[in-house]
Amino acid sequence: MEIPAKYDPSQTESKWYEYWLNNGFFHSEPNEKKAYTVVIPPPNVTGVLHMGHMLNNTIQDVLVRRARMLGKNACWVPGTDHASIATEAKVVAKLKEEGIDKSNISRDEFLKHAWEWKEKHGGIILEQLRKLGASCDWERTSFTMDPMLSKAVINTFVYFYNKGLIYRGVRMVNWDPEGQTAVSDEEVIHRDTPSTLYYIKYYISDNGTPSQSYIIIATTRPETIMADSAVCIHPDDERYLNLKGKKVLIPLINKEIPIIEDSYVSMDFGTGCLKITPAHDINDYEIGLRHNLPVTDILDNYARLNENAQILVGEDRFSARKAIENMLNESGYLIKKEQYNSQIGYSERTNAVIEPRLSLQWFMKMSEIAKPALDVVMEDKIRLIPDKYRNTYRHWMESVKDWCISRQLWWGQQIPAWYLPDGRLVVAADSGSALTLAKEMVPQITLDELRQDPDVLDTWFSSWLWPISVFDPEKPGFPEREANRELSYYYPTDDLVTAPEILFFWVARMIIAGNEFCSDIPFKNVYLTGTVRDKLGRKMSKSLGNSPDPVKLMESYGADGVRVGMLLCSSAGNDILYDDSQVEQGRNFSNKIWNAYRLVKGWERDPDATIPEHSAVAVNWFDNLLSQSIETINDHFEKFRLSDALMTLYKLFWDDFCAWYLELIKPQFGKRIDLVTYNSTLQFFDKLLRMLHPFIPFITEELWQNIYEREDGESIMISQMPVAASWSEKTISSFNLSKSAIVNVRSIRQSKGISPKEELTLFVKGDLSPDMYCIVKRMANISNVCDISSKEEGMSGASFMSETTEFFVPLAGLTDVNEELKKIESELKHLEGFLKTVNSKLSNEKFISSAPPTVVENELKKRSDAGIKIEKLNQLKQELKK
RNA sequence: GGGAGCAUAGCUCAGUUGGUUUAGAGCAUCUGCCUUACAAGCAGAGGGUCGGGGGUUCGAUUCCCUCUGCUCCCACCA
Repeated sequence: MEIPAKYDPSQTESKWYEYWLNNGFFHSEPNEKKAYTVVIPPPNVTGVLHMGHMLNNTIQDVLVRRARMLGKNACWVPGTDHASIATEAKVVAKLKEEGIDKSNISRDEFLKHAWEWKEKHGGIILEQLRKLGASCDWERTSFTMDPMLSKAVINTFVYFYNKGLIYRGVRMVNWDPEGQTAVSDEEVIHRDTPSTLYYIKYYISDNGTPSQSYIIIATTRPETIMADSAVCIHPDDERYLNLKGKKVLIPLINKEIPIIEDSYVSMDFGTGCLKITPAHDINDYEIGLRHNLPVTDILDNYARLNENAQILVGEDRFSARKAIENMLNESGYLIKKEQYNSQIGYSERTNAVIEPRLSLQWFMKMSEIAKPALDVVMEDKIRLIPDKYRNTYRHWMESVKDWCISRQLWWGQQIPAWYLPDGRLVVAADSGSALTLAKEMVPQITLDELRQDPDVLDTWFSSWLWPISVFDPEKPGFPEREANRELSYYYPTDDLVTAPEILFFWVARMIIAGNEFCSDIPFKNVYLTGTVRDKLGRKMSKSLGNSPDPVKLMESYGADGVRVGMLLCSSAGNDILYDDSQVEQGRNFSNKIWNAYRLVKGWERDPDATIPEHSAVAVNWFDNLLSQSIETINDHFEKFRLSDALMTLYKLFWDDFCAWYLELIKPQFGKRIDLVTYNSTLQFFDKLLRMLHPFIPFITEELWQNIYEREDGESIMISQMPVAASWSEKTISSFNLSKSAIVNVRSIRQSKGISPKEELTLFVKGDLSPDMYCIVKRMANISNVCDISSKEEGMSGASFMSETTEFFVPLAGLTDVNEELKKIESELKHLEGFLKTVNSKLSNEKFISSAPPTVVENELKKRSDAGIKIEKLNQLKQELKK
């Protein structure tokens, strides 16, 4: 069989993905096996794959594939999120391009467009995940606005409303003028933004006309002065004592407003004199409440000045700010301007500057319901990985505020509240039940007279049900109802892999929902991935153009290569600084595996040959090492140290298997291999492939299918993960000593310019087990390993020590005695320093008495070892000096 | 403004309740090799007073304090 020297992933990846799909390996049904469940953090339905998804889903796939191979019934549920704001914004933009204005079409028409858009663009991301190798159960693909899932959302709303946890009220909310909707506190991102502090004169009112005297206020928002309800000073501010009880006039519109006192004002900021604009600032709103101030809202939905402003009506808030500045300046009200950096809130979705705005919204009471969700994390029933997020989680859960759940959008689940003509409302799962409820209030009312609340629910109000509703959409809203078969089998899910940014948005709320409806946690472990950044540590973003296209990346390096590249440098919770060299390393690893396979499969077998001694030793060593490594890897997985698990495998395969094992058993040129060695090697290879499979699914399948004859329908992905047998520490350490001897001999060759082809003799004194001689001979091209006692006096050559074993390589005429002495001297110096620190410990009585016995023992061993070495080195030195 | 975290080799990071041969890995670097699996490779080597300072301890990369420098989260002093 001709196998090309370079592995070409494009030849194998799609082939095997098809094969897996066709055989239904990804699909899970409840059965007698233990379930292992993961629900995907549903990406935005209109999203495209970015590097963050790659990392996140690679991790999930590794966990899922491994669980499957460990004999569990693994189920990874994929799906997408309707992402109301983001999707609606995209649809609005698309309609605009077609010349359609959202405000000119009906809700139904708009939704039709939105669904069309979803059908066309939704799920691209899921297609891309297939390229990555994601072993999702595609038959279970869900969407947060699937009819059943939407029903679950509605039922949940009704349930919490009836429980008294959902209420409607006028509150100050974060208004996104671009998205035309309220957003939750969590969706507001505060950024340090350079702005200007304007100092403006407010004249003291003399019965409605300006007097000579004035005060100066400082504001960053001069365009809102028309909405001022008061000017506020600190009650203790001595500068303004004479102003108490007076009134001032708003510049330009000459509206009279009172001067009030409130200790909220800081005397040392600005002028100590604050304008109060209850409609457009949350603090001002609260002060307004305390002082019973009227609220004047001068902005419309688009954050343009409205009639209440009296001037500049229709102007956008930012252009109005400019205009007002000019007007104030021209009429002498503007005293000065100052550059000032302030924290401005931006909408996470649209990046518009958030406008604090008073409006009527739906809210969910959180504090009570959050308590149990805090407890399960504090009690470690749910593990956060890494656990540094426990603190953050607690902090948030303890200071949780009510959740604004209504959005002034059309794309999403419409709030199931119906208004009677008299303004009263009923909440019910559908219009029929709503009518029934309404009739209890107004018996002769008809459905036509009821008007449903036009708002939709926050997207997170649907995704918090995700781990429940993908299995049993009937359950949310009905905690008393028994879970269906699927839910009781798959729930609680096992691991959730997600980003720390949505710990509260999503994770915390899923815990709340899980507790409420299933009286159980929704998952056991939450693995929080870091952010993928570029080499310079910058977040990857479209505007910076620093994000590679994941699909192209997979095309050039193979999905396997990309997966390895991403995982090698990503410990949980740590950001990963992405660089092409990482996926290159991943690709190289695939190639290494490929070539190891070429080597092994190219050997001709000799059925009559017996196993050579060195092969027998190698097989035994590698067998032990394999078991040891399995244990190490299991341990890494237990701690969710995926990159360590992968690195262990990487070294096991590359260094131990290829560089040592295969080099050892490789038949000499023109020779054939014996069957025992050959078969052992294939078995090792098979095991290694299985261990590697969760990380690099494609190439491992390709080779696994070839290594032995396989039936159709067999696959590495449903094979068993190798388990550790008992292994001997001694076998491994004894081999390590011979390795060390070999490396030393090679190093001597390199430094002395001796060809690897030239045979050398090696003298040994110490612990090198005789059965390792054949290893050393073969790997270091040694003709004879002799006991050092047979060494001739005064023989010239190079010596070295490994652990406490002394080695000597005779090199006639090739050694410089002084150089050798120098080497020994420096080694001695090092050892003596070492011995000194060990001795200082051992001579310290407090150490002996207070350190644990094992530590003391170890120090004693260190001392004796160092002593042996020093003695041997001194002997060598003496000999050389002769 | 409040809180949390990080600082170890050129880079990315391990270092598991303070002791494991006076700090490890991968990558990168350097040297020698086209050795019949692989130059996307092989063999070998160098490289760190564990951010600075102080303290606790028999012993500190590990615990405490402080300084410096980053990062993140929370928080609308206009």
